[in-house]
Amino acid sequence: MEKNNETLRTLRHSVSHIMAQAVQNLFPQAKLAIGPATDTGFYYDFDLTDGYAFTEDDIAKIEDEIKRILKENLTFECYVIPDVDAQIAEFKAQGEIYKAELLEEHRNDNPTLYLTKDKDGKVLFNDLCAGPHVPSTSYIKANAIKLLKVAGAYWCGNENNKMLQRIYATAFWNKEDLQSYLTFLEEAEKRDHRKLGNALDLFSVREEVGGGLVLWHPNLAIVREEIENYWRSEHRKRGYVIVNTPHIAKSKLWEISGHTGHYRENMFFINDDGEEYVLKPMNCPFHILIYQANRYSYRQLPLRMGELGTVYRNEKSGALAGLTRVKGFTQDDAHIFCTPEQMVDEIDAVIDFVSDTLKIFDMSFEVELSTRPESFVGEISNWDKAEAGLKEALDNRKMKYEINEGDGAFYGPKIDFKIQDALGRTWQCATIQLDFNLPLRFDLKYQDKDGVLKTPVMLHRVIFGSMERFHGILIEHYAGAFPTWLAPTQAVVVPISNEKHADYAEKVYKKLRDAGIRVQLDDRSESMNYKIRENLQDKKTPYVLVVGDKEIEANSVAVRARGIGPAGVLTVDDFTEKITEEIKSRAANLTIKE
RNA sequence: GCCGGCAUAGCUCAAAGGUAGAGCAACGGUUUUGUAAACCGUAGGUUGUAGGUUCGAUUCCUAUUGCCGGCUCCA
Repeated sequence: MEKNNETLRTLRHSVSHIMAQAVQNLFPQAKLAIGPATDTGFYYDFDLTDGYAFTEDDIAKIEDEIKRILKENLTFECYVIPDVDAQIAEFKAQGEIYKAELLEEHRNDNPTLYLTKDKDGKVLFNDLCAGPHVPSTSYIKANAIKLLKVAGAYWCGNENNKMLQRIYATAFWNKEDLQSYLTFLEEAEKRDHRKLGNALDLFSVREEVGGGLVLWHPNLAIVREEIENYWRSEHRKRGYVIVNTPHIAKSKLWEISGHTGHYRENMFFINDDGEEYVLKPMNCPFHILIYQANRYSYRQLPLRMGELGTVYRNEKSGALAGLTRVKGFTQDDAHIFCTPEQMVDEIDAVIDFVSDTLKIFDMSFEVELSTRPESFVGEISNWDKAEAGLKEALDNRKMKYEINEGDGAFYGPKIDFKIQDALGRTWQCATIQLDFNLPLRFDLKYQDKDGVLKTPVMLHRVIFGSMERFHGILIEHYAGAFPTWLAPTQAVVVPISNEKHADYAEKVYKKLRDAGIRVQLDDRSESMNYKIRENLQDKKTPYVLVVGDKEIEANSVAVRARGIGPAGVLTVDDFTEKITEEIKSRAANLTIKE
């Protein structure tokens, strides 16, 4: 067997068997559930039956036991189950109820066991498993295995089932690969937006306010302002109208929209003297009401209506995390009302919008198309047309995408765009959803060519998804070192001597400030070296401008660029012009260098 | 919501059944610097909250809140 990336999953799967064997050696009561390989390692789920949970000590002991087992040089052998009923009975007799359940499910798939044997042919461990496996433990390097963490996980991923103990681990062909993976994890941790959010004074979440309710500090508010400016101008260019709507509405509205039925547990309710209000979990009903305020002819469609709308969703407490999963967030929401004929072009235009936008941030994304779920509303013929429309739009531009059968919303199919964060986790940000439900519920109409009143097609779409989540991803994407157009402070003027150069420094500072650059004057009584280091390294400011005698002489600044070093001596006008161009073009990298 | 872990100064972390210490930041002073951390000093904490055990709890126990890693859910 060749040791390459394709067979790495096989190795990991084999190590998961060894880990299960080690666990059962140390914890004979442990029942086996499943233990697959993943993209970055593997895990195994155990039921410890007595409610016991693995401790850190246990993990260390299991790791030692794995090493001990590996020294025995065992072989993996496939064994076709001759009599499924007998094997199920045996699993049950052993108390392996999960294996019995799995075998029952796979009874017609020619199920196999994999046996782990010692050199005398004695079976030390067996597991219901389709394989494949490495031939023997000689392929497994003890120093290339690492048990990473313990977590609870429901049997079959269903929250009504028993919670099992999952051990996450990873394995590589050699210890160097393991080491570089662990280094990657450490690096990723440094990029964590929650750490950087604190270190760079970007945002906070306070207990007194509540979990998932974000306080945007001035630094991140500047980033957001720039992003919102981009968002607004881009929407105007692309023919959207922008609206504003309230944060609360009477329950009645949410009954019409169907939210009180389908979305109730995520909603916040407010009572005022017998009148019940809801804190809006979505913006759609308001936009629909704005549509309803006018009669539309086919000539006036499509109507593209956008809003930076703040919504509140009562998430399960354990679901909250930093900026990426919150209770109150602002969606860059828009709803497009169009005729069925216009649908594909509108979808196409939104895909354009998403790609153009993510390109600016140098972000890569994956596309998923989700189709009709089991329970759905509307006509099947409409669903088919809509799915075909989404596919057509994606195929027309030769975009790669995966299809998630049956994963659409109950009201329509959708295209999701997923961005990766620093740890390689993917986050749904942009999404385009077709909706057959709300136009009917609100009885929306437009008058067509033939004079007949017809129901428009409605598209929900977001580009960033939520401002909170997008900023979380943005922080990690740039590791806190924002490009100049987004940087809270774009340049800092540092006089070499406050006594001799303060006046000139202030002159430079004012000139840049008046040119619209976010500049600061660092005239603290600190050494020049300290200021350079702090501003570039700690605060991650793009440019430090050092000024002394020579610069006064030449009316210039000595530029030092973040992560680059000395970036030449420019006249103040020259620097202003260059940085202004860099900001205006929303350059992804620093452009002023030597 | 579920399983597990954690909670000490503004931040990052130590220590410990006899009420806690460092670095950075802050403040005061000295220094006025030519390209990624000058020096000296001062101040700063009911150890998340509420109970319990104990002569004594910040440490042990219980509850609670928040956060972290997952599961479920999701923009």
